[in-house]
Amino acid sequence: MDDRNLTIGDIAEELGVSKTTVSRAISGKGRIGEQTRKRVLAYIEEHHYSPNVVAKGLAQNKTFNLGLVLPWDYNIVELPFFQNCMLGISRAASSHGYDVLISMVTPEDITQLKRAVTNRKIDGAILTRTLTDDAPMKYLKENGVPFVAIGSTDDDMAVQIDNDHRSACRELTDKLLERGVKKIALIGGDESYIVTRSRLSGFEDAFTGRKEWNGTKLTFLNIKNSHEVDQIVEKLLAEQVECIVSMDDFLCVCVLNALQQRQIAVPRQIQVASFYDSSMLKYRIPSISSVRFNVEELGHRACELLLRLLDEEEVEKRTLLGYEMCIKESAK
Amino acid sequence: MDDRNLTIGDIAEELGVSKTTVSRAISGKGRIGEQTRKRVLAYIEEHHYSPNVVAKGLAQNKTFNLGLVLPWDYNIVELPFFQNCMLGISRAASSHGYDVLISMVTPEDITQLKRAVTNRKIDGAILTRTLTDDAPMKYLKENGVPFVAIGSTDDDMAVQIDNDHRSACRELTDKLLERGVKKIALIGGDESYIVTRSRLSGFEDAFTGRKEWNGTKLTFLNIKNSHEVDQIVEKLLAEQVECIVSMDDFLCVCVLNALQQRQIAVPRQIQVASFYDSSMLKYRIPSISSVRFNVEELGHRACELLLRLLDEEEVEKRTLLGYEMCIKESAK
DNA sequence: CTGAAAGCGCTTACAG
DNA sequence: CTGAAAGCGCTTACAG
Repeated sequence: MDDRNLTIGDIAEELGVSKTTVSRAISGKGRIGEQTRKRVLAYIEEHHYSPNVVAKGLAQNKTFNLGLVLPWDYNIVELPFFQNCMLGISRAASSHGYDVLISMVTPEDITQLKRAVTNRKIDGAILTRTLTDDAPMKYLKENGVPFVAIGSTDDDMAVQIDNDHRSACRELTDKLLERGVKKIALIGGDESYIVTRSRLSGFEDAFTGRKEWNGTKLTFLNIKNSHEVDQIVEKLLAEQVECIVSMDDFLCVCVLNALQQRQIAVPRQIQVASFYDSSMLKYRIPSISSVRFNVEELGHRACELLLRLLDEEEVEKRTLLGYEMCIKESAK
Repeated sequence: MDDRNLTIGDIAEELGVSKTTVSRAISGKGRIGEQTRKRVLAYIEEHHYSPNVVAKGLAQNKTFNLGLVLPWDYNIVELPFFQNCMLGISRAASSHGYDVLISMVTPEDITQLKRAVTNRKIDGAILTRTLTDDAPMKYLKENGVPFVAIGSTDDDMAVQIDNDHRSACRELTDKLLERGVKKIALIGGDESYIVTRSRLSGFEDAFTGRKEWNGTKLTFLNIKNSHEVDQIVEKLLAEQVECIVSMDDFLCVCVLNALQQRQIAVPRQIQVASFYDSSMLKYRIPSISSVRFNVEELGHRACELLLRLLDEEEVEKRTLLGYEMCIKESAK
């Protein structure tokens, strides 16, 4: 209960050994007699001693904290992606004796991250999104802070981990084309998100393999709001498009609303698919065909990469994780 | 750039003063000559010195970290509530020189929180949800860790802050009754969430004031999944209920789906309202009438309460924040 | 195998 | 107004 203030010195005194010895018993480093080690450990166990990690950190020039960089611009905070990611990271960190400190940033304002770094509160960082020309990434590099990026980046020196969005989108598109879709449209968001580009590439990959395919494909990027989606849907209906693929759930919901307002039935009159599967779509009827990623796993793996980096291990620069195709009612 | 390793000792030596003096110039505590203070501050400014907060913390027996306790049981992690809350907390903490460390817990497993406490990584904590018989709360109390609870609790000694769910729900229900609804149903989730109880009370408050009201009200609590909602909706339709009020967005989505499947039009054939307004409902058509809370503000205020608590200030035990009624198309 | 001592980068009585 | 010294709770060469 109040053993919380027990120190290594108290234990040393109580046991008639030196602090050095106690420290060694705990850390397991350095030579120490089997007997003494056991005695110390027994005492510690009995009195619920637990070391002051901050003091340990000061001595070792470490903090045992990992910085988690989260974006909060526009509505992005609300995406379940970040929470699931955080869960994976937090669990991995925990199991290695690390804690997670958060820094919320926008492309324009990375002061929280800067504070964490200049205050020496973190040993390394995890970025949960990558932009082309990423401010947090740049800052971390300049200041020599080890980090791993969730998402992809052109920077070959950065350790990065991501789901294979490109393949995922190729496969999803492939599925649709196989079913004989002849007119297909893609709607996507901000092009400065690298994930947008990857998904676009995957979409296009699906066509490059099919010389015989003679349909129509339409692409709309940088879509910002539901109003824009609405106008696009209007256009697509006029063109008798058979399937609308959205790059994320927000866009997909907008598409579904636009269709619902016009009383267009899914999938009977038009098919719909999404490249991401979150709670926004989860309980929709009809259920929406999409690609699913194990985000918690992604966070977990990212964290372990960072931990290995901190241990000065050699680490693969690029990791690609899989995905799961979820073909449901809205398009099959 | 690499001024990051500058210490108070370096500065003292460079300026020919003692470390004590430098420390005083920085902290502003203790008597110090105006001249020397300026000299030190100028040097610091020029060389971008920033103190090692960990060392400072060790000396002062503080960490300048706040623990943020987040639940991750069932699908709760995905609720945007927690992210918005986190944003508010993080910004408030930041502006006071504190950082936020996360602990993810379930009612059964609070090891992450325990670690943060026994490792002395945090000065205090913020709970982002309250349960009846709350394990994290109990733990924090037993260990003398200052905390504030977002949400309400019976424990009168705990500092708590919450939106006024009860009034909000009374007002929403009132609005509906005023419009002449004669058959109204309430659907709610887990009763061990205190917020569920508050909302229920508010719902019932709306009736206690109306002796003349002679309609029917139905209540369903502890609803766990969409299947259960579906069955209830079936029942409610048979009873010709005029309005279904859901205690949260997840339930509301379930209700909407159940209605959509049966081709029942909202609001023409039945009205629908929700007690919470998140991204799950945001882009729905028809737009859903609900109560809206400023969650970022809630987090912000919670954090400032905790900070005042850490400064040993007297703090109001209970703070109730307002809400906003959003009457839209689904019920008016 | 064990310990005295210096050190991590700060703060803070205490003395002058 | 300023500084020498002890202290926060640990680690780690160095010496024995």
